Amino acid sequence: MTSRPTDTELPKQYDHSSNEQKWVEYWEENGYFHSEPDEREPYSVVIPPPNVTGVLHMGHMLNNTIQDVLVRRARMIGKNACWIPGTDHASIATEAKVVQKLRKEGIKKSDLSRDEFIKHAWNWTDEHGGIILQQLKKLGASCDWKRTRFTLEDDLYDAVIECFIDLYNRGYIYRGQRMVNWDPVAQTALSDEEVLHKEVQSQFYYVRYRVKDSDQVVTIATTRPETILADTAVCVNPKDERFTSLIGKTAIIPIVNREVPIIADEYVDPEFGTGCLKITPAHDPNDYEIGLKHDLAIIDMLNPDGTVSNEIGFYAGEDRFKARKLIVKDLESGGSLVKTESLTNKVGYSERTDAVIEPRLSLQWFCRMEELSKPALDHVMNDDVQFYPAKFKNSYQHWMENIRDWCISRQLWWGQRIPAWYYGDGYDEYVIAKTVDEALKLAREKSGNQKLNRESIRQDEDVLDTWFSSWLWPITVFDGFKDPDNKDINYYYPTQDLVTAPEIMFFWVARMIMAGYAFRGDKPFSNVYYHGIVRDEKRRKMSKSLGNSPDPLKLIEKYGADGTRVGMLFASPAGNDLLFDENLCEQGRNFSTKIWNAFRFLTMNMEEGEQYNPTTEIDPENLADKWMVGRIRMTLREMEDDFSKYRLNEALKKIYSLIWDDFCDWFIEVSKSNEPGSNMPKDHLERALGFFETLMKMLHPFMPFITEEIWHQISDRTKDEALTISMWPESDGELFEESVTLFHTIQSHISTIRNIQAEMNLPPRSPLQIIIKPKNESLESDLSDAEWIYHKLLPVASITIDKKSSKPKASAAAVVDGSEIYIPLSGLIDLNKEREKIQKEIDNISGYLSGLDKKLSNKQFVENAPAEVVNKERQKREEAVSNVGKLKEQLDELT
RNA sequence: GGGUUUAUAGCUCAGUUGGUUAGAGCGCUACGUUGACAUCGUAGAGGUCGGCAGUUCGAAUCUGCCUAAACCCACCA
Repeated sequence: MTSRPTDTELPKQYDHSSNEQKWVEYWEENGYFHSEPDEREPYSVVIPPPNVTGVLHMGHMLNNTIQDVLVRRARMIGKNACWIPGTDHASIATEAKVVQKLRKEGIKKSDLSRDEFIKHAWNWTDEHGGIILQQLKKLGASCDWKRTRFTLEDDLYDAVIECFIDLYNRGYIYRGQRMVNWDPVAQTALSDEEVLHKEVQSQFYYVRYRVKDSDQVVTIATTRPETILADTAVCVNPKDERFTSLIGKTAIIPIVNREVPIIADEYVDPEFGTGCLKITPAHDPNDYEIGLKHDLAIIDMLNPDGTVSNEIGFYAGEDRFKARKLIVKDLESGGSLVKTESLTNKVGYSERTDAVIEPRLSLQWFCRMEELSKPALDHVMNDDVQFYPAKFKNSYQHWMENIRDWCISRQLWWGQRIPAWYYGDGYDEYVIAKTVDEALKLAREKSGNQKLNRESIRQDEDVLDTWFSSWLWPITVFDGFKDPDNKDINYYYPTQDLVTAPEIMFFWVARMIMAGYAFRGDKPFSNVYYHGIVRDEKRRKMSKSLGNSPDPLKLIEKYGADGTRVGMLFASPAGNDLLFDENLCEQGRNFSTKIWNAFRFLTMNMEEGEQYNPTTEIDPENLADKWMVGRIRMTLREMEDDFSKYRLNEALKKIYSLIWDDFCDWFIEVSKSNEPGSNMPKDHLERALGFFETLMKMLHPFMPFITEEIWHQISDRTKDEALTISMWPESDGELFEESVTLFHTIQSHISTIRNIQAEMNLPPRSPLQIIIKPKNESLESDLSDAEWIYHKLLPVASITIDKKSSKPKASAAAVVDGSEIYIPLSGLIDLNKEREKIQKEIDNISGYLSGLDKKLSNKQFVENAPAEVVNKERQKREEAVSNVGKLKEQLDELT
């Protein structure tokens, strides 16, 4: 029940900024988003945890808007919705930021102890951490904030260590010397997924090596001439006749004058470069393999920071790129450089630091993936875990079938430290243990040396890859390691939907699925919805470095969170990238204004001091009511279908159009009072409010703030009520199809008459004589009953609805769906214009008709097409013939 | 080099199992503020559905080839 508000209560403009803040607080204070296990069906979602020190960007906006729509809708259809928020410690990204900050303060990381550094990192995290979660609240994200987790908090730290130990015991984790992707800036190994290959213009250097004890030379081609310093062989293809004589001889490396063997291997492509390949086992993965095969020496020429090591004897301490320049100069002056060419090739860059990756041989921890990947592949292929869009199954399959072992150690401090403890002199003797005491015990057992003490064992210096903690996220947020049989995990796991970008399918999604089956024996989620990447109008990815990304908070400030959410979703077809355009947010904001004004109009029709009860009980005699109810139920059914397919933008467009086009443009218009200045009849107004309430529910998942605001304004709500926890409207019930069709007919009559007004340049407000000649008697009676609608929407002087009508002289006329409409214009009519108009319509229909005739006179069609289709075409033809006949008559009368 | 996807109005996209003279939103044009909304209303213009061939009575829709673009994977020095 509600009454007319005062002007101060309902300002002319919708004020999104104060309203949105108000509802954020209201929802949180009342704990509407907090979930505890109960008898309802669970609907759980884990957030893709943003970097703890990150700030909101457009990708987050899209990702979290989508999740919020799904979660709010699930909550409203009666599920126990639980959306778990949290942040990721993002080891390499955060550590890089902390190092940078310390450097500005004049502190080098190397000057600090591990503990000191970690203390700085925690300070940084405490200072910047969680900002992004506050920003998500502004967006309206309905997370269960009490359940906020952080990947480096104690419980999650322990879970990661337990997981490592478990996998080690199962034989999946091993330590090995491998060629890894080395990031010389962060000075750590990276997994293959963290390396981005970019196409660049490089120089291809042709360098001549002398062959020992002969006049011969071999010429090799390389893009990285500095690695010549670490060459330990020259290799040719055994079938390449040009070089057969050289095989087995010795080549002399320029600059260093090292003697290396000339070997043969199938790997070498005789067509590429010179057909001779220099072999640098320590700095190229292929060369490393060849080195192993041919038992070549391995010379490591680089320091961890990418400078040339002292042991080489040349360019010591110079950065690899500086060394490249120097060596080229020296080769040239020494006469060894034959030529240079430019070449387009792909170079690996660090995803985080953008440094050029150096392949580097080092001792790292690996996780064997073959067995882990098997169930994860099968359960996606058989749709236990469903991908939307399904096309991503293909690349998932390809990756899983060619999966390589995962390098999980990182030479960083910020992260979960590897629980390996060394007790010998080197790194060969170790035990895996959760605590130092346990490690000591195990080390004593294993070595037989009871004299070992805490000081004589030392823990591995490295931490684990960030993804080695985030792959457990759907389990650890419910404490599934701490207590594998707790109430939460049993209730919420597996979660329902995961919403993420395809970019991290391999980093994260695939690994979570593996972890789910490995540690819970069950999938982590049932559906994965991949959304696109946010791009600008030039299709460039939005990024900080390009500076082409708007600040999401400014957008929210300008257009409201509601408007911004709508803008994001409008731009977002399922599974495709979205071209973000600020105009779409403006459109969203305009929609807020439209809604607000529609509501304001309804309240303006309230009588002072009168009480109103919004209702959806319709008047069975009122065509507009039945039409509106039918449209609402139909739209609800269509939206249900869209939601089931994650076509959120389609669902949004439908409710947008239902509110704007159907409710505002037609329903409110026909509900207006006939008497200018007088209010809508009370019963009409109460139904309009009732429908409005239903529409606000349908819109709520997309625009949570304005809908909540209006829902509270429409009725006086008790303190513990909120739209956000109200029930989604029922789509069951009669669709009133006949009424909807009839209303559509009337709509097209009205549009046609408005068209005549416009074409004939009639003053918009001058009253019209309207004569309608319905195509049959039943329509005649139906239209007569609905005559009032014409009066509401057109300036009517008189209206005649009669099947026996005939066209008055000098009138404009049209045929709509077999019925005829005449507007007498006594002298006002421009005969030529009217003739032209009718002739145009006749031509139009004639073209249509000739197509139908052609089809129907085609024996093949009549014989082969289903009878249903043929009949439909015949019917269409009859209608068209009749319409052309009517139009021709109208035309004749004009002459 | 391998794989996947896309091509429909000026722009962004719909078009469900082949049977519409091809739809929406934005933009554009014209007209319009007597009781919400110019952040608005009404009307309108605009496409031989990338190209070529084929299957079919019938193709935007199915098949093949071609062209263009995007993305993913891979160690071409």
